[in-house]
Parts: sequence; structure tokens; C-alpha cells
Amino acid sequence: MEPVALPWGPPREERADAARNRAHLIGVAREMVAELGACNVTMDALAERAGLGKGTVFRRFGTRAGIFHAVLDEEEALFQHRVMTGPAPLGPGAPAAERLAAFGRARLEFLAAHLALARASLDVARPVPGQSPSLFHVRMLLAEACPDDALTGTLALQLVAALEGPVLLYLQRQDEGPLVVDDLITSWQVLVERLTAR
Amino acid sequence: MEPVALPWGPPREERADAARNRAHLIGVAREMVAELGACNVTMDALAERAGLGKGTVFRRFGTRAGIFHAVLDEEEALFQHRVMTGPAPLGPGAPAAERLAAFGRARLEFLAAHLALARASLDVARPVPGQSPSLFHVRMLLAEACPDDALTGTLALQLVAALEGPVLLYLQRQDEGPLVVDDLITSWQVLVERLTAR
DNA sequence: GACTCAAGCGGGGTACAGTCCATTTAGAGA
DNA sequence: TCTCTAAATGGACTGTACCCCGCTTGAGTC
Repeated sequence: MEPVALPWGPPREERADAARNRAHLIGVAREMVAELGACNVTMDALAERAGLGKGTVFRRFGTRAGIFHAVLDEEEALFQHRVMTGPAPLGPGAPAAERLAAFGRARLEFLAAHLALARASLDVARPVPGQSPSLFHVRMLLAEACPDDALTGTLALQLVAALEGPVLLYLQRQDEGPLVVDDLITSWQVLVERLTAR
Repeated sequence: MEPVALPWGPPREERADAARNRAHLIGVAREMVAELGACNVTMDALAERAGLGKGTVFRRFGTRAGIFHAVLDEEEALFQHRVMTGPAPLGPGAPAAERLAAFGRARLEFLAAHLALARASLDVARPVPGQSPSLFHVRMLLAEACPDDALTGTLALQLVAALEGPVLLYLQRQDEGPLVVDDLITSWQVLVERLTAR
């Protein structure tokens, strides 16, 4: 029997040049976002400034939202790191309910700090980060805080939506940001307290 | 002193032909959505099928999302009517906490029934229905159920996001719909119960 | 080093959202 | 009925996301 290359299995990783271009594109995109604002960055301009073809940009990132998602992902990794290994109560060590409250605060601050990017990385046509780290983390904490609840899954979905939705969808303008975000943090704490109270 | 036409004040209402065209466009759009699915309806095709110029379509509705929003609004009005004047607990007469739970159930069923349209009427670029009726209603019920809470405003925002976000943003595909929606309804009830419990 | 071929690349082409403005028309007042 | 003007209209035009496909190249294999 011959060793067939199975169509599933770990997809071979990116070729070196492709990886290089990806990194370069993300860097250029970040520059352009800082310079022009996310909503003024066009794919043509990005490709040109990166010295690459448009086709390459789309092959790497699939979609306009995809690029911004990739840029944001680098920040997101730092955030995740704080959550997984940083000091309590955001990091491990505190009771689940407290971690949940701390997570909400940190997440709201994170989103507010990267508002334009976060919005630009939304793609309503093909939605759902599906297994977004936030969802995963909230689900875990919720299961720990309310071990006897069924439906932790959908409840976690609703909590994440409560956390991210107002900023991503409902909050009008960036400039009215800070005040509202503070209020959102406070009411998130109320929400979590009552939800996890015995 | 002469009677100046003040730039504010009630904006003069639509001319008769404009109103006729708006109604006609909404009708044609509804047909096309039923026939092709919202995401396959283009503004060019809509204008052509309605026998009107493209400029007219955009003048009336501003944006692609605007049309779907207008189509959905007609259904939404029926929904609002049930909420405002229908039988309890969705309509008036029941305690606020119960009305909140009933509202969530009804809203989720409504969104599930009009999923494609609801998604198409989202506009991430210019977000916020600002004073959406749902937000208004949840805020009112919440203030009634928890009269001594401060921050009812942002909490209501978070609740609406918890209600609509999962369906609009996170839920993957239409076909996995019914089951998940049932679970969402149940966990919404848990959420409201705990939130309004003394 | 030479061969091979899937992965990657470029950039012209397409489709569609949204703008502009010259022309038409509703409808209020005289 | 006539006049006048703000509102409405149509459709050519523009900008941009995304597709397509022939050419190039990285990186395994001998």
C-alpha cells in the first residue's frame, strides 16, 4: 500500500515566503490604521504600500475584515496572556465570580482601546469567531461559578454578547466613549454578582 | 416680523409620489427577499424591478441595510403592538420581571423567524438604532423591576445585547437555529430571574 | 544540482454600494 | 388655472471589495 497524502490531517503549514508576507502585511496594515484610521484603509492602498499584489492580500486574509482581525489578534494574544497567566483576579487564583467581573472590566477596556479595529474586524456576512477565546473563558468561569446550572453554554454566549455587543454594535460614537465604558463596567459587575449569587 | 420657515421643527412630510415609491420599493424588496434571500438582493436589481432609478432607492433608504430595515420595520410594528397592547405577560398587566422574561422569549422567536432580514439590516459602519424600541422597553421594565438600581441605562443596553447579540452576531448558521434558540430562551429566563431577584 | 508541483503571486476584470447633478414634478399660494 | 420652488427622480459615474487565472517559486525528492 502506498502512503496517500490524506486530504485531512494537519494542513501543511504556510510556505516561508507566505509567512513573511503575512507578517509584513500585518505590520503595514497596523501603520496605516494608525495613520489613516481603520475605515480609511483600502485593500488596494495596503497592497501597494506593502509592495505586493492585491491577490496576495486576499489570499492571505480572505476578506477586508480578515486583515483587521489579524492585526487585532496580535493585541488579543497579549490580552489572553494576561488572563491566563497574569495576577489575580484577572488571572488564575481568585474565585470564579471575581474573575468574571475582572474579565469584564479588562475586556471592556481592551475593546474601548481598540474600538475602530474591533469594529472593522467584524464581518456580519460570515459571523462568529465560533470558538473565540472570550467565549471559551467566560464559559469556563461560569461553569465554575455555577456548577449546578444546565445551559452554561448559551448563558455564556449571552454574557459575552452583553459584554461586547454594546461597544461593538450599540455605542454610538467613539468620543462618548470613556464615560459610557465606565458605566458598562459597573453594570457588568452588578450583572455578574447577581447571576452568581447563591 | 415675517414667519420664517424654521430649519428645525417638524420636517415636512414626504411628498405623495415619494411615499408611493417608498411603499412600492418595500413591497418589491419583500418579494425579492422571499425569492432570492436577502443577501442576493442587489440595489440595482431592486431599482430595476421596481421600475425606478437607483438614485431614488438610495434617496429613500440611504443605505442597503436601510431597505432591509424598512422591510423588517413593518413586521416590527406588529411585534411592538403585541408588546404594548397584547395579553399579559408579554403585554401589560404582569409584574415587570415576568414581562421581561416573556419579552425575551418573544423577541428571540421574532429574530429567529426573520433572521436573514435582521442580519441584513445591521449596518456596522453606522451602528445603533440608538432609540430602538427594544432598548426602550427593556429599560422601562428593568427600572420597574429594580427601582433602586442606578445604571439602569447601561444594564438595559447589556441585556438587549445579550438578547439580540447571540442571534445576530454569534449564531453560526440558520439551520442549527431552533434548538439553540430554545436554549437561549431558557437561559434568558435564568438571567432575568436572578437579575431581578431581591 | 536538477526535477517537480503544489503553494504562492500579481494585477487586470467584475460586480456592486453609494454619489452627483441636470431634469422633472408635486402641490402650495395667488 | 398659472406660477414657482423645493422635493424628487434617473442613470451615468466613482471607488472599492473581491475573483480569476496564467505565471513564478519554495522546498521536497532523487
